[in-house]
Amino acid sequence: MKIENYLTKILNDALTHLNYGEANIDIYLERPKLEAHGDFSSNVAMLLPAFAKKAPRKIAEEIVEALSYDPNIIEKVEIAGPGFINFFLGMGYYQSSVKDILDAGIEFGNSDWGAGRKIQVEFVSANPTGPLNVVSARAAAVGDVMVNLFNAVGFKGYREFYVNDAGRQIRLLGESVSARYMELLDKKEDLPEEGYHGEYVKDIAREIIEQDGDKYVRLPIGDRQEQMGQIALTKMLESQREMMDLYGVNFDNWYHESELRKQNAQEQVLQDLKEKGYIFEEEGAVWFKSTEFGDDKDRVLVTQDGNPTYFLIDIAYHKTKYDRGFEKLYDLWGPDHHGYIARMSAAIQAMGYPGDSFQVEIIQQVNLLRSGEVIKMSKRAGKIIEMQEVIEEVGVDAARFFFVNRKITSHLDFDIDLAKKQSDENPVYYLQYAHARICSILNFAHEKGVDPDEDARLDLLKEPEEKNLIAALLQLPDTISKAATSLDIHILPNYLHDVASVFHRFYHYHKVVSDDVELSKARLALVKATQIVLANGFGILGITAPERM
RNA sequence: GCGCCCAUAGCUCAGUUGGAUAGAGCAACGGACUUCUAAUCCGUAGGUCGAAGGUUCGAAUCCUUCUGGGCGUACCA
Repeated sequence: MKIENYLTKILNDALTHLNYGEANIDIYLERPKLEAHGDFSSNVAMLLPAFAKKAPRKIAEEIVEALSYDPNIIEKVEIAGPGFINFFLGMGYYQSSVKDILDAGIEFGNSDWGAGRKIQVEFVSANPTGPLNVVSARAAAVGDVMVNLFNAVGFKGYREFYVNDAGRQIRLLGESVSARYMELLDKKEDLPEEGYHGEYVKDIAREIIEQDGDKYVRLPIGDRQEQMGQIALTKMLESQREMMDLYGVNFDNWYHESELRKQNAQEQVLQDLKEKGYIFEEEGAVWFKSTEFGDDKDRVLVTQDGNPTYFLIDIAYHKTKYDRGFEKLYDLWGPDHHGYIARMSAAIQAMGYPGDSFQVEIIQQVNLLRSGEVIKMSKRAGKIIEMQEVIEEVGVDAARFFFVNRKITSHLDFDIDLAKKQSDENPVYYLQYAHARICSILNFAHEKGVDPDEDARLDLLKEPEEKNLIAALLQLPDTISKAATSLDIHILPNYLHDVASVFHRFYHYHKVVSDDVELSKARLALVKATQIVLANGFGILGITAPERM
């Protein structure tokens, strides 16, 4: 039985025994910040004065008097402050937990709460019209970790990248590349006003010349632009895939907008919404009554000149997600899209899907810092720091760690100098060092002929640093479930930092491998359990667990 | 104007249904290697939780107003 359940049960029994059961108090157990306040604390006595017509401390005394428990599990119970009941767990509980962790192994921390339900996270989905930027890097790390977390709590999580490979922007890309292509061949062709001006456009044009020479010059301009658009698209997509691969994010699916258009998927959506009465025409355009579902204003689905809007295609896209059997959809969008949430959510509901089956998380912006200064970026001037530059400079582990180590709703200051520092100023190494240290200990012990084994005398673990370490390890399952359900993914790296910290302290005060073989084995078991927790956590974060540093 | 995000130590940030003396890391200062990795550990210092009200036994946390910063408010994608 989980220790929290045990404590809740004995408290409930005591309340019943004292005839306080009818007050219907929800038992809430808290982990006190101070060690002097025990391992768990309950405030039940402070919730009862109105019902019992007694002072909270008096009630606490009654409850403690009425408690009946196993002294191996609970060492002592104290009343403190205004009426807190503090539980101090016995060492026996902690000792046996080490074996539980070793037995669970790579499964430790996981649960089957999600019951195998299919959920999807769509993220990055950057336009294939330019290199990935830093916000994409943040979104990629966050989305990847989210899916890992969902899988850890028993869902079947899918990663999807939506590829906007159709429509106006691809046309503009083709026109831009074509113009640069001609320019490089000393011919004249205007770069469209709203086209793409970045250096990478020239690079693509150059590559095309290297591959195919000047054969496109002879084509009519329209054909050339069209073909250049497709070539550029293929190249951009390829580089995005390589980038994600390098970054360790493996999408289960890259869904192409062009597929939707080929199938005329938007027609079905229009038909469906029309039948449900959410469509009207005005000034030659087709509108969706999104205001009926809380949007600020109604939205256009088909423009005056008869083209489907991006929004309409996007609705059709989201419909396919439900058609493909996903029960819950998460979209990770950039901060510039939050105005878009209300209309998409309205569309989901209009199509008859539950409003809470669709959830958008806004991944807030990233400020890149170098030498303590925010790097100003301007799309127009083509001064964008690309994801690739950052990854190459600071490395995958550091980048991913920095991106998930913060609340996703908060703006993120990414200090490039700090992230690439291979020193104690860099928090990534603090965690990884703990793991490397563990590997080193296990190797050392192995050379001495001592290995952790099944029959380690765990009852020899009695030191406070050992207790604190075990207590920290035991919080992995809760941390994972909490991170998964609240989407506060940053609590996982925070937690792992705690584990590393408690481990380093334990290491400092106690020799693991000593002449006392029995004690060495017990401590090796504890070290091994720590390794499991760190490695499982690193796995979810997608950072490596180095064996030496 | 309206909407969203943010404001906690010098810096970057935690702070779990409202709980006990608001915590880490870095930076600063002082210590600890004859040892399984000193990329570590220990200690000191550092705070009007942006401001003002309110709710109550109790507020960084909930409510209102205000200030300051970021972003958004397309028949673009």
